[in-house]
Amino acid sequence: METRELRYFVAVAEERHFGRAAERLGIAQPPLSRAIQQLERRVGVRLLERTTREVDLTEAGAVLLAEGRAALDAVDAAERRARRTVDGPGLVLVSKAGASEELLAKLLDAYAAEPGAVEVDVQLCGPGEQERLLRDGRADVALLHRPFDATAGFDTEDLVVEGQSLYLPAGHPLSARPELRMADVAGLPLPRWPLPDGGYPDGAGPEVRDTAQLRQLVSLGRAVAVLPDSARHGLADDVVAVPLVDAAPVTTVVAWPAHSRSRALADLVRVATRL
Amino acid sequence: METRELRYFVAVAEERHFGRAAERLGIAQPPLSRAIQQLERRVGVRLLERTTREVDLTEAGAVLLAEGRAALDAVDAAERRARRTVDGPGLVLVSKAGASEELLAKLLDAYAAEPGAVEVDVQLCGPGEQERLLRDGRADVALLHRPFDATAGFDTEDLVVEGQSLYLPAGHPLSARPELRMADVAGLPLPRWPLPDGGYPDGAGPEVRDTAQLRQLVSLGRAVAVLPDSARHGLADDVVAVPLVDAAPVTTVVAWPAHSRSRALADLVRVATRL
DNA sequence: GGGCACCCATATCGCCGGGGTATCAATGAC
DNA sequence: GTCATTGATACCCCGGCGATATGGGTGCCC
Repeated sequence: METRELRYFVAVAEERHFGRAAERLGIAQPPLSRAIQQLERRVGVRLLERTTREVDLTEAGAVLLAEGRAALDAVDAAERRARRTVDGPGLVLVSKAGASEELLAKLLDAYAAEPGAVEVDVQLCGPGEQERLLRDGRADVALLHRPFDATAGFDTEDLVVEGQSLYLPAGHPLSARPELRMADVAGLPLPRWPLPDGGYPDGAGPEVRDTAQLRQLVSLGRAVAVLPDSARHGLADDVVAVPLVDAAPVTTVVAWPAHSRSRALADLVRVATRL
Repeated sequence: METRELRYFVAVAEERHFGRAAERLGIAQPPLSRAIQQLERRVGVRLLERTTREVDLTEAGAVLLAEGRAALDAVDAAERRARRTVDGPGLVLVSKAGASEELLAKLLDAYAAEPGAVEVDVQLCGPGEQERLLRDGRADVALLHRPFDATAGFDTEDLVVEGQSLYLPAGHPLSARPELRMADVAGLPLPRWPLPDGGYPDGAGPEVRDTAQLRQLVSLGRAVAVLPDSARHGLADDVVAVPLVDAAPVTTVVAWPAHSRSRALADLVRVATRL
């Protein structure tokens, strides 16, 4: 199976429409129809159920969509990482914007002092995006937060375990309490983070894309946030953090693709675990 | 990058010889040379250092070899798993030949009794091969033994933790002892298992490919073996198991590709954890 | 219910690119 | 110096990919 065929199939499977998929791929619709037919003939399985009005995935098609996305990511990762060995930074580290700031700074300082340290590029992104970057080779290593981020398929080392706090605007009624429980949070306007497809879940709170934006919304009194205790570092005094004594603990982990064998990555992970 | 290009590159990188690689690929040498040049031009990186006498990998080439193998496995897995949804068994489970026999039997029985259970194909293979089968889609789920088998990149659930015993021929001097320590094993003829490349490590013991063969070698007095306690089930009386009280505990885990979302697999794993 | 819009499939053509053979060029062995 | 080895180059051919034009089936609307 060629990656071209796989890309074509994934496009049709996602769009559920040959015309739109062809447009997205920058080709005409007839060759796309033919390519999918050839793919079905070669694999020996019907992948799409077409009527004249709609396109649906068969069971085999659903499997090929899921596995094919992972395979295309792996191919992209191979190309990106090979290219980066010559003209890019030695390592690309990705973390959520605004999260683990203090830990990240300590890690970068400690690694830079290591003999043989390579240049480390830091990417900040929205929640849930780190996984994608790690899979398709745009990043080599990530800081993730269990249990919020998916660590499936990566090697990980635990770095820090901490509790969570509720972050409120300074004048909020709850901000004077020495501690809170999850029950106190019920009904408050919790922010809604983007789903993997770019949409947002339903709910009352504001839509938010990164932690800097969230901080502003909290200080404006438009939202409250449940975040790890360490997020209080560098907080302006118009936002107050109150410990949530019964919130699930958050583990900050360093994660990397399981098959990685680079010396630089191994050094960085070793430094991280010794912080 | 097309899988064809990647396959060509991996062949040359592994053979370190354009002629042999071309032969292995079933094409002539000139188009292979040209394909590699095109790949280097497209990726924008020199992948191979050629002299007229030998071919060597550049740093970028080494990265592309490692990542490319993983990517090709992922593509193969996509095709195999899609094809299997229609004409193959619902699940393929792989375990080491002769290992976890009792647990495996219990698991298969319990899962078969589950409502909505699909057909489960059982593959037995040599140590270390399960990982490959899981990666390239020939298997969906595996029984592995930590810390011996690599679980990197898979989701796992622990099933059983057990100690290890030394397995000896019935007449062996140590066979009468009620328990042993690792120090007692030093100098005994431990079997040598195949390496991933098919060769064997150096050493005194006999070369062995599976547990049935090992059992025979032990009963013939040609080898002794350190195996999990549960291997004593179904043992003939010409082999004796003596507990090794200071051996590292072995955890039998069920492992599957992290991105798997199939209902059948989820059921099987759930049944396994409840055994 | 007839016309219409929508959407995937088929037919046909042109061209790019991958594969083959013949050959060259560089280098190390003797 | 000669020869064997090995990757690169030159050149040709054909299959396959993409484009355009068109067909055919189906739901919708007046």
